[in-house]
Amino acid sequence: MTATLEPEPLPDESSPRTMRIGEVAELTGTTPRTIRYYEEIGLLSGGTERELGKHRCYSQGDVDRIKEIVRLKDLLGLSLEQLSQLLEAESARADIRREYQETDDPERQRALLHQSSGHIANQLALVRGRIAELSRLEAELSERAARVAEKLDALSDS
Amino acid sequence: MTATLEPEPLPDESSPRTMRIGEVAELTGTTPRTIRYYEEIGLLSGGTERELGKHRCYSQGDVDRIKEIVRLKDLLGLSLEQLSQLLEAESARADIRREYQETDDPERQRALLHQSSGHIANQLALVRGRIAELSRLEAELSERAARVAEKLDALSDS
DNA sequence: TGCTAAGCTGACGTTCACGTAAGGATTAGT
DNA sequence: ACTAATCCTTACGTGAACGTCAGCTTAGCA
Repeated sequence: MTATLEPEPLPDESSPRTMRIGEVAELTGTTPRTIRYYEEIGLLSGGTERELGKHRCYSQGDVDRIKEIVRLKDLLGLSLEQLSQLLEAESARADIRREYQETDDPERQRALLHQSSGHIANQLALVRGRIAELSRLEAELSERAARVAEKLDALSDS
Repeated sequence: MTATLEPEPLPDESSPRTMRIGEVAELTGTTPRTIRYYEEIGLLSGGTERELGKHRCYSQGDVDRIKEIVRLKDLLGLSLEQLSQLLEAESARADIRREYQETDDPERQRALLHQSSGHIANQLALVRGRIAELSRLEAELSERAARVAEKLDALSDS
């Protein structure tokens, strides 16, 4: 049962960069300003080289990446700078995938995969930590709820 | 197995309001300014009536409440206004507990407990929702990690 | 009673994450 | 080629959540 290479639909590399900023904004639940701002602070690649003044154009992969940024931001409550740190991963990922596709050197491929794995591990650690904290909070709240319910019972019995 | 009334150490009502703002700030990992600000926007009761210009003084219960505010803020990423809404609960809780202690009317007690229960339920719903979202995120990240690991295996086998 | 540390009340400053408006350029459709 | 819609850059505005500074008062102690 050896893993077949690339059975996946190649999510984004293949999709053409044909969307403009307004469309992307709608698809991601943001605004053009927000997308430009993310680019401004280095969270987004900037649509790869583009002559100053011309329109930005995006691919489906870009949309996915923005969605994930928003998600992480909302769920983890990170600042955009912290996200930038964490997603040194994501912004590198596009490049990594591209280089991965293009190189034939297995040693290099291994290195790239290893790097990717590390990035994902970072995110996982953060998410799991957060889940753990929230679980503790939930337990505490549950106990409080139980306490109150108990008292209510006591009142009903009397 | 009827529940005894008030077996708990009566967390705060009994503790004297003897701490000043600096100490409270350290204990809660905040600053005096932050605490004053929270009071300003109505998140904190304001140390109950206090002659203008005199020092604020706090109890251990206040410290606990502030700690919880910070915790909810950080963990859920809520704005202070949202927290204010959610903690209409907490700020009311002190009053509720006091009134609960003082009244002998079982009907009133039942009402107060019921109210308290509702507040806690709100918080629980929020926390659980957040945990669910984060769990989905974790699952997705895990799968990604697995994919990458799989590819690494494939490379090693070759 | 006098000293000093800490606190008090304004009031203005700051950072983040965008919103908004101005004035001009680009692009898709006819 | 023309037009309307969208986009571009630049720049200033905004709300939240405090930081910071000034000038003065209070509280605890010798």
